Amino acid sequence: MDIKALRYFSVLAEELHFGHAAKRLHISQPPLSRQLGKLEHELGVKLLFRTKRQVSLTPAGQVFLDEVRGILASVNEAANAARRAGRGEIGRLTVGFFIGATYSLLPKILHRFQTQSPGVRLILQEMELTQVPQALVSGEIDVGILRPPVSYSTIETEVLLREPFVAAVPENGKFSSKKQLQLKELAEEPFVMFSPGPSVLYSQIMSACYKAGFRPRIVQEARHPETLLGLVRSGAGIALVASSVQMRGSGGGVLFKKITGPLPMTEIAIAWRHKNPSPLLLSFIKNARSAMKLR
Amino acid sequence: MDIKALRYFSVLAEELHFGHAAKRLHISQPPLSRQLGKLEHELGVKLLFRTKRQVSLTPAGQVFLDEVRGILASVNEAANAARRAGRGEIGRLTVGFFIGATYSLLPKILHRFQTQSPGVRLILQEMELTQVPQALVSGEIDVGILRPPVSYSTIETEVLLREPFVAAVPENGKFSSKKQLQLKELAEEPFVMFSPGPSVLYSQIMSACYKAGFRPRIVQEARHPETLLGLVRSGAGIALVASSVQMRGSGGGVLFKKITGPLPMTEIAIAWRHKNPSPLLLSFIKNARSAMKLR
DNA sequence: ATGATTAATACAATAAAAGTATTATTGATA
DNA sequence: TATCAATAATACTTTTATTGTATTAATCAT
Repeated sequence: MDIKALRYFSVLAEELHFGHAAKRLHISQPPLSRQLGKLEHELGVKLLFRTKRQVSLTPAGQVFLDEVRGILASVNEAANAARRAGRGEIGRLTVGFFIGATYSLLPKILHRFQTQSPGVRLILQEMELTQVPQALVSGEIDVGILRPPVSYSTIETEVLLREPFVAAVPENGKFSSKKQLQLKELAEEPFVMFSPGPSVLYSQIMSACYKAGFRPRIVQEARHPETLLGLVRSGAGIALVASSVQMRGSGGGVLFKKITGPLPMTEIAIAWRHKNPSPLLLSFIKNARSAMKLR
Repeated sequence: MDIKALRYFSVLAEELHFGHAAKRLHISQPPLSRQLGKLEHELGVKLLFRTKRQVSLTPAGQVFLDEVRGILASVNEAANAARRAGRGEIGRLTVGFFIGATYSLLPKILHRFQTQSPGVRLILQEMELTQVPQALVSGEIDVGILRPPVSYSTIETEVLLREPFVAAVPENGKFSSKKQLQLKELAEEPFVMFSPGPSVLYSQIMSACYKAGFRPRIVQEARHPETLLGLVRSGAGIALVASSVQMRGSGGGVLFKKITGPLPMTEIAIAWRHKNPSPLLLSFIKNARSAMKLR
């Protein structure tokens, strides 16, 4: 059975006249007769009563017509859906991200993307920073938000955000009145610090301190910035955190102080499998790029 | 776009291998490549990534595949629905009938038909006996239940039921103790009678009485048997009604007496437009015929 | 590097569809 | 009642589309 034949039948059922229907279909009348005959033969059912003088739908034809209209509509829809998917306008994309991305970057990107591509279903998965590249390689996620570097050659990354560290100090501590600090002022302070394993921040902060001429005294470690802030609030020590953490405010008890002088920036990047990027993925990357270019 | 191409794509999406898919489709590999290429060209979207080494669905292909599976299923369903409609197994049939058919004949026919053809939607319309043939001719109903004769040449009828008249007498009247009556015993009785217009029963009863040697004294007329029975109950007179009216019992107050001797039977027939009977109609007629043959 | 695998391409053969001309049937009209 | 006009079906030819066979080109594994 051929969609063309279904179209012929559909038009014929509207016109109930072979000549007129043929004209509408831009073919001559005999092929129409033959195609309908073939269709009926294939179905084993007469779809149209036809005398030489008038044509009308049989009950079977009426039933078939209802179905055929649905099918023809579906065919158009299927084609359109495929085209839209081809342009990345619909589909589903799984995004894996580490906790640090939730402070400022992710909300901006997601909001913009959902506004621009409402047909796309985004699936969000928070995970440890180190797991993001693995999840990408395994195909568990389609796009990752992480801190570089990434050691897989099949993964491409692009930095979206470059942010300085700030010092998080207790509200009533000795630094509370200062507007800004020099890094070496913190040399004698007890540090609460990201765990060395999952986050690159550990090594970035350590090397920054070395350059400032001291080796920080680490009194406690934590994996999540929220936990670090909690420790600072409780007076366990001071912490260096990425600037965007300020966004969350963390509910008071902690002050953030800008650090003067040379201090490495930390980066957040978007990452994806280099091979065969889908249009949707490309559209997401582009969106992320321009969302972050805004400031 | 061709259903054949959709089938090709669907199989190809399952196999993800042109050679294997072609084998399953009983064609060679090149036509498959070309058909897919054509389909993609038509859609303007790549449906499959294909290197020389591996084939996989693009996001657009995934979306299209979901749609195509639905379409292929619909096509099969449409074909089956048309075939079933062709055999009269599904569809809709409008039945017009006069009140007298509701006592015994219609319930039997309908019950049997609904059991046998559960896919058919029956639409029932009660109407005056005289309107049934008109409704048939106008196409308002597809099949009628009526009392012959019918004067339209385009209408065919077939008698389903032949039933005698019985006398309906008041419960406490002078005939209440009798088992049966002779028609001429009723010669002096007041009659309540069907109206001459809509029902053939009037003339049938009148001519029966003439043959029995009297002209009935009609004290009241009514169009519906229920009304006649009400009049009998109230003592207005006696009535002759079709035997099947007994089925309704009519809630007491009335006794039915068999009438001995020659008495015309009255008939109920099924009627339909002679031209182009649908399979459903034929199936309904056949059903009615055998439902009434049972007794 | 070499060979096996596999999708695409070239070209010929086959099949299907469409077009033109004609026929047969049926209402309408004179 | 005969004739005409309308119209779906059929016959036959031409055109178009599809398939098959043979071959090519690219890629992965050894």
